[in-house]
Amino acid sequence: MRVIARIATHGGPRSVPPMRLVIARCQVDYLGRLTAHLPMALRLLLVKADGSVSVHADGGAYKPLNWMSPPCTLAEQPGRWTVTNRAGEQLIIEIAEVVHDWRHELGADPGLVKDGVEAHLQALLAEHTAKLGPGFTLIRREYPTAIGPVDLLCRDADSVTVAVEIKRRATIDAVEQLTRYLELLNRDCLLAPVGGILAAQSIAPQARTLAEDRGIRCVVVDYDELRGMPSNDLRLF
Amino acid sequence: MRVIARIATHGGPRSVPPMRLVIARCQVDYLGRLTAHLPMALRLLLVKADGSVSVHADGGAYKPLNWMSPPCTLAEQPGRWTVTNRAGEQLIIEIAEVVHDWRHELGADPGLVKDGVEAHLQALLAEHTAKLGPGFTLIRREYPTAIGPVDLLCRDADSVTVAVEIKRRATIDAVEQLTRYLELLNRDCLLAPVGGILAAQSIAPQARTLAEDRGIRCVVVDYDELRGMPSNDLRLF
DNA sequence: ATCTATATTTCGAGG
DNA sequence: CCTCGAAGTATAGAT
Repeated sequence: MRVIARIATHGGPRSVPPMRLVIARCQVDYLGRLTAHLPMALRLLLVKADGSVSVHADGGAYKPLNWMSPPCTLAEQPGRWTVTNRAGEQLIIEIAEVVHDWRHELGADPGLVKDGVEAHLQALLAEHTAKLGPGFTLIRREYPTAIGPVDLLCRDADSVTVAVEIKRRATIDAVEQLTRYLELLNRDCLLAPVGGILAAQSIAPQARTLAEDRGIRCVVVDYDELRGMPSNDLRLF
Repeated sequence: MRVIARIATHGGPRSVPPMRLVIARCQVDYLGRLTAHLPMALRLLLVKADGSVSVHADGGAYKPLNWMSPPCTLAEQPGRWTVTNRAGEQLIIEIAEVVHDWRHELGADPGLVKDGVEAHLQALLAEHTAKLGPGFTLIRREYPTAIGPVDLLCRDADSVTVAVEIKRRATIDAVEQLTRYLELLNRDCLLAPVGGILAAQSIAPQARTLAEDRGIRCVVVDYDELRGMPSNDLRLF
């Protein structure tokens, strides 16, 4: 299985304070891109080795109520934490009562390995252009244009150029994106006429309607099936 | 100051397990919209009262390495947690060693009060339409159309109707959004011709290019300046 | 339930 | 550093 992304949170030796978990009664104010206020209540304060501070309630899934992302500095006074970043944004935590305060050294994390993101879908489709239509061949991946790269540029059985936009889930935005590419590519006399294909694991109904209205063909791709196919890259000799 | 949003994480009496914090050596696999794998390492496992489970390293800001959002169920076996949601996605946590395992009752959170989000910018611009151009007057906010509400509908000095799309930061998507509105509004013989303005605290270069190419005027708005101006709504008597 | 639009989006890659 | 596009985006509101 192909490794698409590896996220190393940090590596190598370091000498920063380890993860800190505080249960405290606190009120919090964020003064930055917006202002946000949290009335006094019991919450979890999570200070990570990267310097980030997050304020969690016992709900709201993984998202904290309030936070400051690194790089930032934590100034700790009695009853008051002030977290500041380079942009001058502040997270001010007034602490009325500390119930617990632990620190734990976790060490560097080996990182996350993902499989099945859009880039992987693109790689697989580039190897199996026949899934887009019989006789399709690849001109190139990430075909550069003035307004950004086209995911795949292909040639169909009649040697007509076809731009392919790939999404895991296609919405109306993907149709607009492909439309912009097509408009630009069709101004190029050496390429025009250029057809369009929207290829995705799932396509929103309204996206399909808009696409077909604009003469863009929609192709639903089965990721697991693609992954199971032998690669064109295999050299037999 | 206007209260724009209040987020209550949960309220009223409840009888669910309280927040649980586990420091453990674990490996994690997510099998869902994609697959993701975390090799064995020491991490923080956070189980909230809402049922969510998140796996944190000592970095990566507030985002967990892996997680499952509620609603989901946690099946706990010796050395193995299996978290499953309704869609059948799974988060499988193999636990080699538990360093700590605490539970803490936090109680309901009074919730977050925000000020300064896009809705506030819209309210301020509605009160100060002159910032969009001399002689501009407001027809209405959230002008309804078949494909959604237009942020502001105005009349310029020449009594021409102008649709205004407001963003904190405008990208190409905002231009497309406004373009769809304009296309629709210009089919209405009672309104046409309708002009367009993209108003934002910042405008991405490509968004500006595309907007101006389509005859949409771009206006950069200073939120703090607007906030400091006296309101038209003030009644003096 | 589906779709639209917002978000302190966050995050990573590329120029 | 900015710019841009993807994300298990998540989340709330409207239809």
